[in-house]
This record gives sequence, structure tokens and C-alpha cells, in this order.
Amino acid sequence: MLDIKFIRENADAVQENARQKNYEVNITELLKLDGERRELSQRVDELRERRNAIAASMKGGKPEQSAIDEGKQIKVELSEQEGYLNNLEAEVLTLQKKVPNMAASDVPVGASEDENVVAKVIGDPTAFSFEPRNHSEIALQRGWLDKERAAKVAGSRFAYLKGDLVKLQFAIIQFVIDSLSDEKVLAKIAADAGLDVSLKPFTPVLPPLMIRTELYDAMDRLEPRDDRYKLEDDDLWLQGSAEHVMGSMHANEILDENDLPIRYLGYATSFRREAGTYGKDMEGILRMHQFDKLEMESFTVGEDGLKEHLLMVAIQEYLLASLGLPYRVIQKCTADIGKPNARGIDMEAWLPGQNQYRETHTADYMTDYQARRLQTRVRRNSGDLELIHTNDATAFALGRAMIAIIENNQNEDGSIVVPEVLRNYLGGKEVL
RNA sequence: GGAGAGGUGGCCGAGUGGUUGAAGGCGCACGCUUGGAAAGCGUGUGUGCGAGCAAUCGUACCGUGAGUUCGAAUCUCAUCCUCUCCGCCA
Repeated sequence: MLDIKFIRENADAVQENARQKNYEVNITELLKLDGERRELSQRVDELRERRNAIAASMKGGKPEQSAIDEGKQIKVELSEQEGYLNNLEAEVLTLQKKVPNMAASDVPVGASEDENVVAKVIGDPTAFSFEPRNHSEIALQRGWLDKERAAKVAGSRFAYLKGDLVKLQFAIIQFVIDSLSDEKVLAKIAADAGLDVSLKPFTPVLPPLMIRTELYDAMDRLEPRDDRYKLEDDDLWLQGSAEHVMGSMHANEILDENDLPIRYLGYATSFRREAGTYGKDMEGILRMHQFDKLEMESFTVGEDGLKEHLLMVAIQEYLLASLGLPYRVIQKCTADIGKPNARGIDMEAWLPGQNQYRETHTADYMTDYQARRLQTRVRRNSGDLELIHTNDATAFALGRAMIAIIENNQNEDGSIVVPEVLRNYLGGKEVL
């Protein structure tokens, strides 16, 4: 959520920003209600002041009947006015929550994802001496994938992964955890990217996979609800990304500046209903209701937020390059970065089986937009209290990482060359 | 699932209807003291909203939400969380 004072002082820019991000909001209406709210709030405060004065005059000795009568009268009036005020405050909050975060100044303005900008292309599309197949065909041939039985048990967009594919997933997980909890690796990544940032390692986390409505909403990740799984008997949802359950873990906390940055590397099975994608990407495991993901989340002081974002992007590039995958970096435009985002970067890996790049990573920088509703703050060494900045970014969505490995590293016979960095985690095997 | 106890400021902890935003302690900041430090002494030390150039003032906040009352941290109800015991269970 944006600060109401900021909205007041930058009404035009906020309205224009919402337009560029394709969110319908009426800033004029919001500010009108906010003005009414402030006026009414003042009237209510005056009534309360009078009420308090009367109550104070009655402490001890026997109450004067006239004072009690006035108190009663004020109570009636106050309860009516407070009712109006509560409604107004709720209306203002509802509108205020709809206002998207301000896009950073270097985010390209665009009306749809078609106007995203390819910022960088690394590696050439993998060349083959035979016709490369898609991951689904290979995985089926190798007995690594069973979607028919998964459909029988759980429905469409579920899968049983089996055999070496499972070992590959755990190898990737180990590799990422080892890399990101190693200060030396971070130092190299930061140096290569020319970033002067903290080298504090990421703490591996296994988070809860369920989250309360209130916190999900405060994260601004509950919408669209159609894409979330709700547990009807409890006030809980299945999380759609470890970001949701890690970003909310310091809600209503005041962190010590000396403890920042706080960096987490969460591993979580993530759930998405994929509403509105019927018939899309049905082959293989590209788009599932359930997928495992390694996700970075970090909390920093405001002035370090952007650098942290850039570090995460550099980490993503490092991870993709470590696996030897061709990829490109997409700078998302205003319409595509998302409501809470100030900036958003996607990585797309080359998939020979589909003959195109497909999204494997996202990096989101939210400035203090999430922190304002989460009430995650930092006590600066100066004594000041400030909202922290949040960043999240994919380390690897395991399913898509394995799709990329299978398709780029395939041999004609359906065997897969293991990326060098993973071999130690697979008993030294060079080919699966 | 059953029975019980409890949630108060950065932390510990008093407080069962009326100068309580909240005693006391710890911590922290500043000052005095000291060759320096510790101890000691003194002063100060929450957040949100609104008004004000500011000093400051008003208001709300004692897990959360409703209610009773002229007046609620204190009484009532609901709810969440923590702990103990029993049951169940990987």
C-alpha cells in the first residue's frame, strides 16, 4: 500500500502511474473521501476530548447528575459519528489498497507484456545434430513422468515425477542451497555484477505452506483469489510461492538495523489453481497446480533495496549460467511488473523442445509497499523508525529448471547430460 | 478433540472501573562524576492519526474484534496465539 500522504502530495503522478500499470483507480475520489475522513476524525476527536474531560471531572467524589447526562448525550452522538468515521476509514482503505506501487523511473512504459524489453541475451540457442524433442516426450520415454495416474488421483495439471528426475531435483536444490549460503559465492556474484552490497549469506528456510487471509492480503499477493487454493474450514490458503510465507514472517515487527539485510532462501511446494489457463501448456510439467520452488526473500533498509534487487537478478543469472542454460533477461514494462512492484525482471530460458524462450525466473522489488501493511519496520541506528524494503526472486522453479536441462542437454537416445555443477550431487554421474 | 493457565511498552514485570500511556526494574540516550572505564547520581526514552513553521496540543492503542458504563488495561462475549495436563498421531 502507498502512503496516503504520498498520494495526497503526488496525486497526478500516482494517477498516471496507475494508468501506466493498467490498474483502475480514482485518486480524486480517494482524496475526496480522505479529506472527509480527516474532517470527521477531527470532529470525533473533539467529542472524545469532551467525553474524557467529563469523565475526569467525576473521578472520586459523587458524580453530578448534569455531567452524567451530558456524558450520556455525548455517548449517543459519539457512537453515531464513530460509525460514520469507521465506514469512511474503511472506504478510504479499500481505495488506498487498490493503488499500485509507483514504478521505478527506469521501468519501460508499456500497455501489455508485449512491450517488455529484452535487456540481455546470454548464450545461443542450443544446436543439435538431430531434431530435439520436448521434455514431456523424453520424460515419458525415460519413465520419469506419469500424468495419467496423477489425473486419476488428483486431476489435471498434477504429475508423478519418478526416478532420476527426482534425484535431479534434489541435486539442484542442494546446489542452490550450497551456493547461496556461501559468502564466497555471493562475493563473486556481487563483484562480477559490480555491486557494492552486503555479502551476508541466505538462510535456508522450510516455511509453512499455508497462510492466513489477513497476512496474504497484507502481502498484496492474495489477488487474484481465483488463482489461490482456499481451505474453507480454516481461515487459511495454500501459498503460491515461498515469498508469500517468508515475506510475511516479520509482520508487526521492528527489526534492528544491524540485523539487516535479512536474506532467506525458502524451499516450498507452491500451489496455483491456474484459473483461466484451460488448455494452455498442457504438455509435460510446465504449468502445474503444484510445483516445488526455491525462492529468495530479503528485507533491507530503504537505500539498499534497489541494490538488493540487482543482486538477486545477478544471482539468477549466475544460477542459470552455472547450469549452462541459454537465457535472456527481460525488463518487464509497467503493465507487467505487478501491482506491488516498483520494478520487475524475468529470466527466460531457451527451450529447444518448444523452440522458444520460456519464463523460469522472476525478480520483484516492492520498495516499502508491502512493508506498510505488514508493518515490518527497522529501528535505524539513528533511532529513527522506518519501513523496510522487500525483495523476492526465484532461485529455481524446479519443474521449469528441469525442463530446461532436459531439453537443452538431451542426447538423441533420450539420455541427458548432467550439468557439471550438479554431478557431485548425483554420485558423479555425467549422464542420466 | 477434552481440561486448565496466560497474552501489558525494546525486554522483564505491577496493575481487577475514575489524574493509568500505564508503577518498578532492565536496556538504551544524554549529562555529572573519572586519568580512562565501571559503579554511582541526574534527566530523558512507545506507535498511529489529526492540527501546528515549531515548541506543542488533541485523539487512539495494554493479542484482535464487538459490547456494558458518564468513564474500561481492569467487567461481558467472541476470536487468535502461547503454555501445562489428558487423548490422538508422523
